Amino acid sequence: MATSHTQSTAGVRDLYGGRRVSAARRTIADAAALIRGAFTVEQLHDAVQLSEPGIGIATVYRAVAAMSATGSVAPVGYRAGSALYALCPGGTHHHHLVCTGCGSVVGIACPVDRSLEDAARKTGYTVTGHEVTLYGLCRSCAGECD
Amino acid sequence: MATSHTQSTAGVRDLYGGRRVSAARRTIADAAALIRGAFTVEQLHDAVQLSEPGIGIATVYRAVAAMSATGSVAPVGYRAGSALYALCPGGTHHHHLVCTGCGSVVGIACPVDRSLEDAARKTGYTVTGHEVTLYGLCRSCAGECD
DNA sequence: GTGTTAGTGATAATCGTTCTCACTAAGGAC
DNA sequence: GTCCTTAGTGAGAACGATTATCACTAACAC
Ligand SMILES: [Mn+2]
Ligand SMILES: [Mn+2]
Ligand SMILES: [Zn+2]
Ligand SMILES: [Zn+2]
Repeated sequence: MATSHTQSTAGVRDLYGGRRVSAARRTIADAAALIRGAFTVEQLHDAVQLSEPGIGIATVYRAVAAMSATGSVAPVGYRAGSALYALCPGGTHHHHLVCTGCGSVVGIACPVDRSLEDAARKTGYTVTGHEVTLYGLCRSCAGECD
Repeated sequence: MATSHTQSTAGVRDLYGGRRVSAARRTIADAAALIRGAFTVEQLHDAVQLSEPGIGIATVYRAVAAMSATGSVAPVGYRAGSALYALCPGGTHHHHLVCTGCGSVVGIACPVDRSLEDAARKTGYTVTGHEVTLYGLCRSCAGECD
């Protein structure tokens, strides 16, 4: 049995909001934390298999949906037809810059400020939400030279 | 034959870049212009059928891909599992505010400024692109009262 | 401890999108 | 205008990510 979870039980509880925390969901949360970057559900499922074979991919889909609902996982775009997600424990509003080379992710400040919403309001619209994602290259993916 | 195209041939040429412009692509461009808001490929296909039955949905997918490649059509999110697009003839860099009620779309200024990219650069990342979409309600979808 | 029911895993189903292929016609060369 | 090349077309099959189904198990409120 490969049951050494890096997250405390209380920490995992937070990730899933008030929902039940099963052994599978603990393993899935641990695997997501180890990836530490953008992942598809299939990639996360593969990572999960390494420590706990037998966990079904439907369970990974459900765990990602549950963590998305609480905001502890955020969608960060699409890659080759699959949705990309990243673990996002921080509580404050922010967005993500994703390395298109390796999938690493850093948080960025929200650029949607009052003035933009005011401009939108002038056209008669009420702004209820927004999506912002930046793409780029991390230091190691950008350069030959270092 | 319902062959009264609102777009000039030259205008349609621009939409498709240097590519060949068939009768089907003229009809598709006209239908997209009439929708004047966000649409799924299936919705656009339905609209096309009204004036020219027989145009296959694969042809609509290909036309949307061609217009996306030239920037005359922009992706503006997802609705119920399908990609949303909007006609976007303007040449300057901007983003979109989509009414979640009726699908109407207005352009908005890009909020990703130098300072945000500088902050990203400080973390070691080079920014190569970004996606920004705002969601909200247009005047008629927002209020009972008017 | 018990009971309720959310979560699980295998599998099938869904469905948006892409591919295949034989055919047609756009448009450049002359 | 005619010819040629080949991009575009339409029908249908194929693909594949995601979701639904269902009998079973276990989380956790009491
Ligand atoms: Mn984050
Ligand atoms: Mn636009
Ligand atoms: Zn990288
Ligand atoms: Zn509206």
